[in-house]
Amino acid sequence: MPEGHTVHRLARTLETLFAGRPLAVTSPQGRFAHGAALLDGSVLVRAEAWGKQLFCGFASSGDDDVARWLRVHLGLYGAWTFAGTGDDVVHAIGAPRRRIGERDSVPAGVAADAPGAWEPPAPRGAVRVRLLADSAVADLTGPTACEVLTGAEKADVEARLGPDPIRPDGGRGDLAAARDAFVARVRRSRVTVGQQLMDQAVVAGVGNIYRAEALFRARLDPLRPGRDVPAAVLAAIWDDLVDLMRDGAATGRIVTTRPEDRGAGTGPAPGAGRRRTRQNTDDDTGAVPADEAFYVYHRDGLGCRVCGTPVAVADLAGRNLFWCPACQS
DNA sequence: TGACCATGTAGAG
DNA sequence: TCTACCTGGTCAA
Repeated sequence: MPEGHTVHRLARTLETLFAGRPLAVTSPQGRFAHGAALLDGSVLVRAEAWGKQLFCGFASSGDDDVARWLRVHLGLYGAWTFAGTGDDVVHAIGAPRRRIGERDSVPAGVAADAPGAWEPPAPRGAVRVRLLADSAVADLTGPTACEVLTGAEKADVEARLGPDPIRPDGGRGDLAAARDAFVARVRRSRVTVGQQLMDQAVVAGVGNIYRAEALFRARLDPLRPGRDVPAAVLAAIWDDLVDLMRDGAATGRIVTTRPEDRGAGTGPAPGAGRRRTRQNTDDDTGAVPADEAFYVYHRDGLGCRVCGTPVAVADLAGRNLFWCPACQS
């Protein structure tokens, strides 16, 4: 269940593991058999992300020009899991998944991932796509979208996306232009700013967590019409998203709370943990405990970390919206 | 065992 | 605004 930071991380991981060599591409589940056949044996040239869209560029063997793009959108449930030799291949990215081949118990005398004897583990679950190289394998399950595109078709997809705070140029040439585009787009409409932040044509890569947290950090009422939000407030939200989401892409975790707002007094109250946010964490660095990472997301009924008012939740366009009615009014 | 849930999107009406 | 769809983890019965 990824937001944009997860997809950027995925692109990096896929490049690290697979770029520059021919891959065996299969569809163990069968639902992507045709697309897999188109890509099988070609070379992954690069992988990139724009918002929540992942693009993997493939070239014919011995060629550097991308001939076909694999477009993947994980949706709510999609995930990649990885296995192989080497230090890079220890995690799953996306919805919570056990690693490929992970077992409840390892047979005695069998060393996991023993160098020199690596065999790809059997696909686990409904694997739409498997990418296999000499020493690494990646399995994709549950994507909302998985298709092979031409360069022109990829451009069409990108043309419908708003600026992406994680891309170095924001997807608009430079970050200042990207910020301007975001501000102008939000102020063009009377649709609530809470809804617009989830619109991938307004800003690409923001999901329910970054929406709730960015609005709280700006102390902005999610139900305020976009056209009524001052440009300076929107510009500050963009800048904040750049910081938060790039940090998320670097660490694999979303942490939005400032140190002074964590810990005793405002922290987990009754009911905390009844609904854990199953954030993908690679291997946890132990930096910020999961129940202190957010201001409002999944904290409905708990006291606001800043003012103590119970955090509210409501349905907005079919998604749960979390906010502090006192701080954000 | 089965209902419910989730960081999402697309298409119909 | 609604429904369908993709999957698997969690929890109640």
